[in-house]
Amino acid sequence: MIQEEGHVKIRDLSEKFEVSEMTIHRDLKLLMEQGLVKKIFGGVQLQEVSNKIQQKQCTYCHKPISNEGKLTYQLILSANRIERTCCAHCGILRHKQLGEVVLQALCHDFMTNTTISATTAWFVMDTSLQMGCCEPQVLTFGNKDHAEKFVKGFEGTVLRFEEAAERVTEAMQASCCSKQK
Amino acid sequence: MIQEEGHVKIRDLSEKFEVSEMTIHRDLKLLMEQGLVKKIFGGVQLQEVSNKIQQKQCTYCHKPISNEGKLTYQLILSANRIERTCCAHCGILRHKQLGEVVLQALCHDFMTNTTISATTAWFVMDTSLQMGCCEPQVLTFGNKDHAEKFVKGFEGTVLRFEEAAERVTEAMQASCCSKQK
DNA sequence: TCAAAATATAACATTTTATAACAACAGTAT
DNA sequence: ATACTGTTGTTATAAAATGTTATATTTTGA
Repeated sequence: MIQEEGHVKIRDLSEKFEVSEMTIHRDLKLLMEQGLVKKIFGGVQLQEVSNKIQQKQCTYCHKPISNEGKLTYQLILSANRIERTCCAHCGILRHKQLGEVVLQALCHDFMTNTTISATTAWFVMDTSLQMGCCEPQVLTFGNKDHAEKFVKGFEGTVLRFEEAAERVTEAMQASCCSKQK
Repeated sequence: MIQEEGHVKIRDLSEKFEVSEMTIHRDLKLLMEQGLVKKIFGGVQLQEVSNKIQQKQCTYCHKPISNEGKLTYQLILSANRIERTCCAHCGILRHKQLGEVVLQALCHDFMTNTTISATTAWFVMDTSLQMGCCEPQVLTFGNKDHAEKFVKGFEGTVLRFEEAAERVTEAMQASCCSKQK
């Protein structure tokens, strides 16, 4: 409903789902904390378009994003929203978190800095070259050949989007005391 | 209303939105503080805007935009907003994303650097000349003849705006694992 | 220049919406 | 069965928005 209208009243949601307004408030709070919607007095609306306020922080880890930002990852969402993360590590996690709201994802070829689509990119993990952004590190490449040549020199594994996503998620959920969630 | 007329009376706004004039005054005060409108005795008018804030980053992929910016694409939006992308690739995607908000779109002829309208420009894709900005690359030409001569030497396909938009969107939404959404 | 009319502002009252604290309830593990 | 957990609804209270009235300011026209 919010997606379609751009703005909905708490009362409408309450009637629609046949629950109290209190419940709606509570549920919206979660969406708000995820940064998906914005509560205004009397309703909810989609989070502001970020075209003026240049995002200077990673949406996921909140680290400042450097200006050249070769490592950054951009998420193009519905309703003209754009999010930006410091690197593919945070980008992939946020991407998975948002799910279908993500219309497109952009990243940059590590060698040429060409902007490419993340879903078709090649991801390199476990390499010896440490960029020092996030752990586990994920580098992005526009073509397989480059990624493989890179790995030849700097070691690591070449992965597709889904594989990389799985690896990162797994690594982040691992617990210190080996008992998985 | 203010946008369209350039000048509106408080009373009209009050009747239009079915609230008291006091509320209109209060709400306009906020717009005024944001510098969007100017209150005059008996009404509001649009505030003149200075587009001094030159964007130095691509609105879409956030890559820094070089100063000569031969490849850049400009979107002229309502309410005197201007957005700038690094190249036609991002420009077209952002253009489609914003939809009707875009009043005009500018780009440059690849050979002469002449500023031209994007909607009437000729777009060249799949050429052998790699500028290294974004993938899939899109070059812009002011006239069909030039585009075709370019293609004769450097290969590629000459497209109109809509065709190019479709091609780029498709490429960006493609998934790595061949199962389309 | 001045008074009358029109419009704006300030202060307060009223209404609407949000939040916090608590109680009721269902499901789950012990 | 019992204690625990998490969700929901209810109530009271707080916060925000809106409307009303009285007063100030600006404009208009003689």
